[in-house]
Amino acid sequence: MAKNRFPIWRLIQSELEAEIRSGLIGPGDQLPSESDLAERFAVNRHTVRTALANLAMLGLVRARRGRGVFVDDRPPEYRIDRDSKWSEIERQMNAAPSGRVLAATERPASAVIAGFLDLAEGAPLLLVETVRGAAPALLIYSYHVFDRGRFAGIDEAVRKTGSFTDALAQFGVGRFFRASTWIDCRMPRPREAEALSIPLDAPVLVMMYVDKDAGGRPILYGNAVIPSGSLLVRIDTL
Amino acid sequence: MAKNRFPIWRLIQSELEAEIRSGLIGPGDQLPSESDLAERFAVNRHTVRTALANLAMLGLVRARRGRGVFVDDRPPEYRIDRDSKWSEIERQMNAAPSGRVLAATERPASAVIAGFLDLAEGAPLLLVETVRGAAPALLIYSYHVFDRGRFAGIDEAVRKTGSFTDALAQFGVGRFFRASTWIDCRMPRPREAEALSIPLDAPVLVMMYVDKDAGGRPILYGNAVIPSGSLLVRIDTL
DNA sequence: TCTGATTTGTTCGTATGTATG
DNA sequence: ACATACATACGAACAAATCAG
Repeated sequence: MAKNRFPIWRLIQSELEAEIRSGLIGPGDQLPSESDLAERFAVNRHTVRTALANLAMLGLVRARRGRGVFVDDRPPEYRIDRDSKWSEIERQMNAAPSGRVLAATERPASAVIAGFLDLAEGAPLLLVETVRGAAPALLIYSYHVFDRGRFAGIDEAVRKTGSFTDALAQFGVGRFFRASTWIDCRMPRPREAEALSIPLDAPVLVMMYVDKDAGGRPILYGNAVIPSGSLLVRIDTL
Repeated sequence: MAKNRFPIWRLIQSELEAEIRSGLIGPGDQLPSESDLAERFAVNRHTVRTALANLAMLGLVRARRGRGVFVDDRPPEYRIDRDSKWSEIERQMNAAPSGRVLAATERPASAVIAGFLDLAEGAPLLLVETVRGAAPALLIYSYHVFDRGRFAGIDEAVRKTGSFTDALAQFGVGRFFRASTWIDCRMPRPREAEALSIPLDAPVLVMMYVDKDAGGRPILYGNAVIPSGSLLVRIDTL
């Protein structure tokens, strides 16, 4: 007998969540009634209700008594292009730079990261961990990796300004651009979950990227950890 | 008292997984010894071993008796550009078209999808669910949404050819291109987990995209559900 | 305005399995 | 072995809001 580690309401939640996040059921659309869903999934209405309550907590739907359950608006989009920066999001949302430095540590460069930053394997790196928020429900946990030889002390500049763009300007980097981006997802680390106010069993989207200056010289390797569903990463390929 | 739903080895696993996936510890690098890790996390060596065993099962590390634990190669990259297609991956991996149609259903278009496909809200859609694999450990679960008026019966063509590119050719669509892509992540639906051979608590990356023909006319709206860590989505912004 | 049907919200009760001590 | 607590799931009933006629 296979033990049923996963409650039924969780499976129902996955089903509905997938349909909503895919857009098959769009903002403003009405979900089938609780009774209909209970019949469709062959469960009690209570079981459907716990699933719906969770979706409401995630901000995906809103229930209105006497009317039904309706799909909420989609999350804001984060467009990936040469000018992708978190500070752009903050500007777009009319939020001030909010970078809070949680830690700044040193470590040697792995071959992968050395390749990204045009450094020798084992070269000393500066790893800066921050939490930033553009809105109450729009937080990211970031790792920024710098060549310590060139950017020693940049963590202090970020502490003061709350912005990497501003901090980099103090190091003579006037403009820089997104060169490459990799996207993956995983479960959060304990401190990420705590800082982002999400449970340990909610997945996170991870955006890894290399920023370069106008001359093509690598500036930083960054990782942005984003709670699932709070931001929709978008790429236009014209 | 906060209830401790998550075992310690799971937290340790998240920590190590994050470092590996980010590239901070790269392919070929050696992890700290089990004893070192046990000390660092202040747990017994057995606890560390369960975490490491799981990482090995995920294909992230490989333990060698008497030598240590080493990071495995990174997953293959899936580059997003105008020519992004699953058939390109298959060609790259020397795999034959392997599309297996699991279901083909009809449903009315939501406002979001109607916008993607230049249709009226409520227009009839054809939703084709498939599983495709380019390698044993490289499966995707796909949803393809078509204008039923234009592409009625395309599910049969996919059943025969195993490829959407080939099936579309039968409908007079010679060439088409990726126009926009959105990326998100979530927990899998039960049938997705089963078809992809992943547990229900492993997150999936979801790639949503609109393909258009050379004239800019929308062809399809697709969703690719990818097991976390099996593929690295990459975007170059030159 | 009234009526009835539909839908969500709330509160009982019952039963079962699992983890804890 | 036993008691307790908790999460899960089902069933019934009713209250409150909404809408169509």
